[in-house]
Amino acid sequence: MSSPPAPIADRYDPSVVEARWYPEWEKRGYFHADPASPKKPYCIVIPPPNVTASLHIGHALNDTLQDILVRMKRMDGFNTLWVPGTDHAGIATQVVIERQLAAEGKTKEDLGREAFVTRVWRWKQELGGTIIRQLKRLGCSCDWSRERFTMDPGLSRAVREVFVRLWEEGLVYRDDYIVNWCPRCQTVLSDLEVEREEQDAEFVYIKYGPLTLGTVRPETKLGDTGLAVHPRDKRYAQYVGQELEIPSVEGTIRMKVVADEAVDPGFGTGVIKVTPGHDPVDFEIGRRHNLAIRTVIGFDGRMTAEAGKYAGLDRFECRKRIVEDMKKLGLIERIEPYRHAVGVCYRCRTIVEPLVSKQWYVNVKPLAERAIKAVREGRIKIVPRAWTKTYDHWMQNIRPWCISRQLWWGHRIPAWYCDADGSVHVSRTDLTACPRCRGPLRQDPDVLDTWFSSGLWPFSTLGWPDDTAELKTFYPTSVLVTGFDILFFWVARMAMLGLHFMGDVPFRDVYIHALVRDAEGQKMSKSKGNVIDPLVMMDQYGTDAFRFTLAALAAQGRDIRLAEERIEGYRNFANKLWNAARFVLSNLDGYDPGRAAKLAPALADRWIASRLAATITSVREHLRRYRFNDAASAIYQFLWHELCDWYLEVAKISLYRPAEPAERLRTQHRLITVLELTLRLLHPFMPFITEEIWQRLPEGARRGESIMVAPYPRATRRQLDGDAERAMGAVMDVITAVRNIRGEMRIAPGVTLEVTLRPVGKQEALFTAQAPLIEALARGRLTSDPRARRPAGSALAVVGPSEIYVKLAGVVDLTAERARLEKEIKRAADAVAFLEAKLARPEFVERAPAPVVEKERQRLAEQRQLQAKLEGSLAWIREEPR
RNA sequence: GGACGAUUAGCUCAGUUGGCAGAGCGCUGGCCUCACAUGCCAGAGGUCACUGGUUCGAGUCCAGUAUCGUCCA
Repeated sequence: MSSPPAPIADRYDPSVVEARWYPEWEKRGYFHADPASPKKPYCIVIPPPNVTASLHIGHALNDTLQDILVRMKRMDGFNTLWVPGTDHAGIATQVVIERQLAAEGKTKEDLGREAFVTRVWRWKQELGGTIIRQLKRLGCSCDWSRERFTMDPGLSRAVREVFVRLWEEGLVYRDDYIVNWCPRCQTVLSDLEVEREEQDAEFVYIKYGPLTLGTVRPETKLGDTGLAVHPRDKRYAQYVGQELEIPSVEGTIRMKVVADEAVDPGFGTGVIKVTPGHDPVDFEIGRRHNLAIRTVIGFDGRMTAEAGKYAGLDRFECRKRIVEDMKKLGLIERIEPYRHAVGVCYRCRTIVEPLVSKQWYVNVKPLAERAIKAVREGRIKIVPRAWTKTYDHWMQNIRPWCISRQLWWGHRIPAWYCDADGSVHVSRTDLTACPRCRGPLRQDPDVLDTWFSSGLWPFSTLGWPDDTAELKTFYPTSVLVTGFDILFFWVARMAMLGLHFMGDVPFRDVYIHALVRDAEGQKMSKSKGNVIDPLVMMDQYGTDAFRFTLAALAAQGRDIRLAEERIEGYRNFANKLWNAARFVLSNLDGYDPGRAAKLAPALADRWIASRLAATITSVREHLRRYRFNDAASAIYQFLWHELCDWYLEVAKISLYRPAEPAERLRTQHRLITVLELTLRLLHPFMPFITEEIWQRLPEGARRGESIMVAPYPRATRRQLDGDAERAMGAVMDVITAVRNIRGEMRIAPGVTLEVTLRPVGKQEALFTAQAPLIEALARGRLTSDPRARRPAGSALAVVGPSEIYVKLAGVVDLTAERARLEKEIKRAADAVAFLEAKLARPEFVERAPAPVVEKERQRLAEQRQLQAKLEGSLAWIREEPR
């Protein structure tokens, strides 16, 4: 792997680097996990993207965060497994293929079920899994040898096993119930698959004999089998239990009035019509009061024969006609505009029709109890905690889960019906004849909800129902990383099914990240045209920059606003690193690691080492708490503003003009050591550039064959050097103070300033020792003397107890210095006033903790001193001759 | 209707245990200083949405109000 180090370009070009390293890592088997390894396990299962999907920004965020965790843990010595895979996505995939067929002028019925399914498989083989290639582009270090698909034989076996066991336990059952039906997709939807959309509608007040009631769905009146009022509603108490004669569009009908708690007496007139066949609430009321079910709208969304003269009409067309007819008959009291949320299909936005039909259900209530307990007892930890409440609330109010779907693509329900004796058989193996009467069998035509199979993902991917080494080693998995949009769809179901079938939680932590929106806070969608395509971003700015952006924006809030400028900013960061490395690598001639390690460090060396140790500690802590943005900015801050802005500048002095040869060697050593550690620290975030640079480091400066498998940096308290940080801080303050004077006075950077220091106490030795450093970075000629007199025509700055004079005579007009001083004086005076007021209050002095009071006293003394010095300076300048 | 969240610099957002309000971008001024102009140096910019309360002390805790957003019904 030792390609000769080509001359290093002054701009980082990600394209070459990214293309080189991924295949190399894969080839060397770094992604592969061994269940027999003695190391501690760390496992993540990927939230499987739809097999039809291509990488969008949400995936990119989700998978970047997982890769950061996995890479970090792998480096940190864990036996790390990231299981990748895809989901068969029942409706979505079927829709894709149906569209293809439509383009050929065919329907799936033309092909027949078997040919259709074959075609889907063929499509999956050829085109599905685009997203898998894209994940590799993103740098994801998944164990591809363990890639899974929810329709794989193994996972299908798990699905069947779970279905059969739940059936045997009485938790899976068939029931006639009101369901959400999509007339376009021709399938039932679970409650979660129905979304709400605000729409303008008409609230129609209809005369029902002596009563009046309001409805937004007049067409369902044909299916009414009762009227209901609230039991304590005095206005209507006299009608309860009566059967009323009601003139209607169908002639005179008779209808019973029932009293039910579900009626809101404050809504409309307080009377509702009960349509058990077409409304979930009415269905429940109907059950409680034994009302008949009349289905007047069919699966095609048209009125059925039950609708009499309206039969065959589209449901919305029928609504208009009925209102017209009722108007003619004088049955409409009034019509009000009304805005409400209607249920629509999450796939095609068609308005869902509640319909009664026979479907398969899972009674999830008993499973939910254990899943609630697991979170309450902390066996599953949800991060951020705020989501725990949402999870809990949903789980508490969980309803039976409708799992059958009228699709062809998916896991076929393993239930067979015998028409001869009417028996139902649920079986692990395919049945051909009725076990009871040997008669012919018919398999249930429906398939299972896709989430039924993804709910098993954490254990089905590891080989369940077999007792595999993978399950033993990696279950429960360590963390699940996902968006809150599938907290109920997926996370809750995995928790329930994992606890039920594995007897343990499926994951110890759940990290819920934000949704990515555009810069205006809009949800990205193709129709709005505001999508940021991750692949375009990676091409344009580099994968590392893109990944770092996502990590840096992943604060634990609710959404992320992504603007392209941010990515550009982090591309610059990658370039900064590249150039810092270029600087280090091009100054290594004569470097001898063995000899260098023995040299005692200078102040700046100790300072940067201490800062690095602090950074390492904080990055580790932030990652442990899934605070990706804080981890990213800690590295950013260190690398750019401490390493590059300060240490590299200091290093130039020792490299270019060493006072003695050892100084150069010592600096080379520190540069290479700090760079190497920083690369490792950054690797999980920016895998490509860090590997590229790391590989270019000289042999002795790195250990191992790849940064991917080098240890993740670790720091101890002992490596923190408070003395060095304080001393270096004072030196930096001096430099900044001189630069500030230069800037405010508009003195050109090329001009060398005459700087006189009057140090106090320990600062004398410090400033003397660091004089070359101060001179170089402040660009001045330094005189340091505790008894120094202020030179004529000079500006003043104060660092701690010491004073700094910068000679301005002949350089600049002193009026500028006057203005500068006035500004500084105001600042100091404000602080003094604030602190004096604070310390003057006896409550503060008496009740605040002593150290806090002491600190404030000290601050006041400092500010007073500063103010006095600045004022003295101003007076002094006034007396100066112009 | 219920629940949750947000409101901090021009913009996008951090701010952990209550103790000197931060970052990135943008802006202003000066610099092509031998790693980097995808750069360097310096600077300006804040009534922490509002009203009360608790506290010696509130961006942070409590109550309410307003606006926006999300989820559930």
